[in-house]
Formats: sequence, structure tokens, C-alpha cells
Amino acid sequence: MNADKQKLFRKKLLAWHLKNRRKLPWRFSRNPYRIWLREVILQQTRLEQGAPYFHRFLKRFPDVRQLAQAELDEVLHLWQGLGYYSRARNLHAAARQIVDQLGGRFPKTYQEWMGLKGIGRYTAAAIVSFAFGQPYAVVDGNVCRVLARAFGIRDVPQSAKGKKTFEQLAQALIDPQRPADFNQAMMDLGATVCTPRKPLCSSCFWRHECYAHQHQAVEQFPVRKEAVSPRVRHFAYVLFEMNAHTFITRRGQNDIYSHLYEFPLLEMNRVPDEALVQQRLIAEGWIKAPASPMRLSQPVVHKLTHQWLYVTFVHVGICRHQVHAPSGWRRVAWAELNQFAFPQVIRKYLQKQLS
DNA sequence: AAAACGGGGTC
DNA sequence: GACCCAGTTTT
Repeated sequence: MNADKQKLFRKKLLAWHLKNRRKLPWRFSRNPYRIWLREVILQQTRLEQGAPYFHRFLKRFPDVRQLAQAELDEVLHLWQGLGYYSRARNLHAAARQIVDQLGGRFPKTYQEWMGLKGIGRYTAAAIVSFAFGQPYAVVDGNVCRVLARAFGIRDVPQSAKGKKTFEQLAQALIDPQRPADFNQAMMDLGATVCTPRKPLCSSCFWRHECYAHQHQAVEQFPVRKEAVSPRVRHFAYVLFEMNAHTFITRRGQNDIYSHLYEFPLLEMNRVPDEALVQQRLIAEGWIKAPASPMRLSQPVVHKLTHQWLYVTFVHVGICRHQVHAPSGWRRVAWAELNQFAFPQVIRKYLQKQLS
């Protein structure tokens, strides 16, 4: 890569950013705790979606000690609806690492941050550059898109080779005197001008040098990874209606929604009907004889990036003593359900039932 | 090196 | 319906 071209890009980028920086109030802080929290919340998450969560977290947990002292369930509950729930568990674990092992003092180096749960190359670079002014280039979706187009990089960003290429290029470009400005400028450019679709090339400072623009192939960059088709799953959630109470359980690890709460789950190989559900209820040993009354909802289709969930909610009116609840089930009042962290698909169904 | 992990906005 | 978002961890 031509060194003069890199220098020119850096210069034009910073000049552009001086006049066009996005004014986001929660960005000006140099407080490592806030930056860490913000960056974790924003992993694979849009600003507008993450912003209210950031403010709620900061209000409830003003510093790392408060976060470390909290129960995991409360952290998950605050995270409810944001997705990628391992982020909440890792955030909580890292808070405890910082308090228990580091005396509540934040690391100063990239390598130390990398050693904390839930912090990878992007987040570590973001924290040390924004909080401490260290010259580590961030590489996120925005940066990859900008670099791929500006310099005609054909590597797939998600591949190992691509990661290396984009990181090396970003690191070569960064202004060691102003790393925070540079990083912010790259992400602002990707978010406001060099957008995934219909980028505003006519108002871009790099339009005369941009590889993709010059080749009229802007939307061909970055090269996309071949999409994998989602796994299809069929869930039947059993809502035992025992007067004012029902049963909930907690999901294990190594699957979607790990550590969140849910209703007793029957995973089926197709959308179930009542006969199939009755059969499985007995096979699981949850009841001894067919339950009545029973009502099945229409299947709710919940489409996620890697899974399509077809969720049927099964309402079973039953007496408490007819249910043989496995250990681990919790009997809770309907009115108390909002205290637990549920997947969105469950939360929305409950909401609809109440309205 | 690939796959898994959520939810929502946009075109 | 496809793509993608201020990515990280697990397999």
C-alpha cells in the first residue's frame, strides 16, 4: 500500500471529521467504566437500540463496584430484550474480576483489557484509545466497510485473513498523535457517509481516490460472506395455569437464551397439535393423565440471525398437585413474571395476553 | 477457520 | 426477505 496515499487519507479524514463529527452526548466521556459499558452494549447493536440500555445501566450501576455487587439475575433482567445475553454475563464477570483481582482499579493496557471477559480486540482498542489516548485502531463493521471501499480490499472481513488485513491497514493508517479522533472519525464516516447501502459518495472527501467508487462497485464492497441458512426449531412452551401461579425454569448454557428464564419447554420436530403435546407431557413425566382444559396458541414465528423459532404457547388449566414438577422448576405468581429475564418472544407474548 | 449467539431497523 | 449493526466466544 502506498504510504503517501495512506497519509493523504488520514489527513483528509481528520479534516472531514473536524466539521462533521456526530454529536452524541454519551460519547465525550473518558471514563473507562462508561466507555467499557457503552462499547459492550454496542457490540452488534445499533446506537439507537443500545442507548436506553446504556442509560438504565449507568443509573442502576453508577460504577464497577455496584455492578460487581449485583446479582447476575438483575443484570440479565436489565439486559432483557437487547440480545446476545452472554454479553451481560461477561460484563458482570468482568466487573467482579476488576473488583476482586484488581482492587476495583481499571487496567491501563490493551493486553490487560483483553484478559477480561467479553472484551475482544475491538473493545480493548476502543477503551484504551478513547479513555487513555493509546494508538490502537478499532476495527468494526464500519471500519471494514470504509477500508474495503476506499482501498479496494477484497478479503472477507469475517475470515481470519480478512481480520488480519483490515487490522493491519487500520493500524497503519491511525494517527498516533490523535488515535481517539481517528477511530471516531472512521466509525462516523462508516455510519453517516460510507453506509452499507446507498452511500453518500458525492459528499465524500475520498470520492476521487476511492477504489470502489472509481470502479462503480461501491456496493460490491466489502465482499460478503456466504450466508448460512438458519436452523429451524419448534418450541412448545407449557403455561400451567394453577389459579394465580405457573411454573418457570432457567435455561442452561450452550444454547440460545442461556441463563434466561422460560416456561417448561417441549422441543418438537414440527409445529405440535394438542395430541402431540398431551403425549409429550406424559412422556416427560410432568403429568400422569391427559390435561384439560388445554389451549394452543397459533405458532409465533421468531426469526433470529441463526435460528427461526416456531413457538407455540400451550395453556393448561390444572391443579397444582397434578403436576410433577422436576427440581429446578419455580412456582411463581403470574403477577411476578416481570421480575425475571425472558427472551423477547416470550415477553411479547405475555404482553399481548395482558392487553 | 467456522459456527453460534438476539433483536431490530432498513430498503 | 436480505442485509447488517461500535463483536466475542466456542467448537
